Amino acid sequence: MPPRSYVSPARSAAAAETRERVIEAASRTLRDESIARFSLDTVAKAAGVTRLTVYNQFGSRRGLLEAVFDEIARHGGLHQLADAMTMADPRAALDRMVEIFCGFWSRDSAVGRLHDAMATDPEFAEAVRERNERRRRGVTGLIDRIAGKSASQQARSDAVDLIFALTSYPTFASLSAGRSKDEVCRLVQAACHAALAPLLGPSSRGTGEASLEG
Amino acid sequence: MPPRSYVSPARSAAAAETRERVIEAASRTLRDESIARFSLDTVAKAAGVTRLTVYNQFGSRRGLLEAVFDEIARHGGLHQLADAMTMADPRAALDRMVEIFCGFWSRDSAVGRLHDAMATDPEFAEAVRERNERRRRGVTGLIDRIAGKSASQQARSDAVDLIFALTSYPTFASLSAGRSKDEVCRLVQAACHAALAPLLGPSSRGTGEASLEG
DNA sequence: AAATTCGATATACATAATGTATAGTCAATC
DNA sequence: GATTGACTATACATTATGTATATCGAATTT
Repeated sequence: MPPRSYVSPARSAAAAETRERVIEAASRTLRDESIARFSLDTVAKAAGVTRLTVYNQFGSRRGLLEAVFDEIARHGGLHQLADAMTMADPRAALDRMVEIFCGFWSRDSAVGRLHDAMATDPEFAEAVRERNERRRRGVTGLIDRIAGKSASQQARSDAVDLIFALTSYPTFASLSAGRSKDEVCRLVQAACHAALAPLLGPSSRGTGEASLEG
Repeated sequence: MPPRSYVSPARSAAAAETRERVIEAASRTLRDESIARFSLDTVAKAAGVTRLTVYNQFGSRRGLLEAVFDEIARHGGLHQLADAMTMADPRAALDRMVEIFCGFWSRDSAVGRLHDAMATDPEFAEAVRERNERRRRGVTGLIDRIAGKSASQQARSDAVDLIFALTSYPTFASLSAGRSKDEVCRLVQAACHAALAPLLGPSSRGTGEASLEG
């Protein structure tokens, strides 16, 4: 006879709660320790569950890291990107986008450790890269709106890739030594403005907007 | 009685040769596999020695990685930096420096894997960071020569840190998707030019040198 | 009320990696 | 010929991920 299966509200609620507890414990561990010392044993103990429970919930270390990443993304303010992209002025939208990502990179120091984890787990790295592709698409869209009709495809790609690199986590982390989040933000915004200059055509050099000054 | 110790030319020569063989095997392994699959077992077998020999020569996994990094640095063309720094025109020196580093980052793909290793080994990361400080000092020296007297300390720091980030390996790797080494080099050079603009004072905007175009 | 299902636990095991310890091998040097 | 030093052989301790099996206990179904 077929087994009778059922869904239990109380069960799923409890499971969801432990899942949250594990993610929270994992985030805390990532914040406190380096990725080298991030073990499922540590996380499980910090969450007050068994290591096997972590496997039940996330399948693997990689699954846990992805869950943490998604949790941070949910609470990191990236939802504001939708509004930013619909702004009338694409340059203002770019500034806003830089601001949103600076806020995202700085909000939870665990994101840095997650980027470290990309080095040792190629599949996790791929997962993070896919999530970053949204940023690249966003930049591409804005560049297409900013670029004049005479701008070559080459110039567009250059601008997109430069701005993508400038708004990446490694760049943010590098510039964060001795700077507040807002200072980094202004610096990156200025660098992005400079990266737009070639899109405007040779005639519009030196209009001020292309300068690095905020 | 004290043990009579001696130095043996033949012995040290043979040891130096096996050391080279291990480093070579480690470089090859780093080129072929991800850092996650970089184990002393693999390297030892590839070099035709025992794992214990690796420990005898390098003390630890970290010691081996540092030896590989130094070996790559020796053959990576960084010695050209000395000449570049003494060029009369500091802007030309900066261009040359970007060129030298693009060559360095692209010469041996093992450098990418070594940067990955920074994530899991904090002490190795510190060692690599110290070696990168030479680049930062070089940039600082050039900026001081380029900056006008009116340039604020803030503006100098901004330019130094931006150029340091632009010439870093992560930026190079990010821009390398779909670009040749030379194309990346020209793009980074242009971005560095743009980063210099604020140093020249507000009056010299739009002189062309500050544009992103090569 | 009894049977069952599901999340979590307990325990054990396989595998791989770093690192340490000890004894042994063999050619180079004294 | 005795000894030294680089390398080997073997073994062991530790830590981590991941898998397998049996069990407990509470929520749900019949």
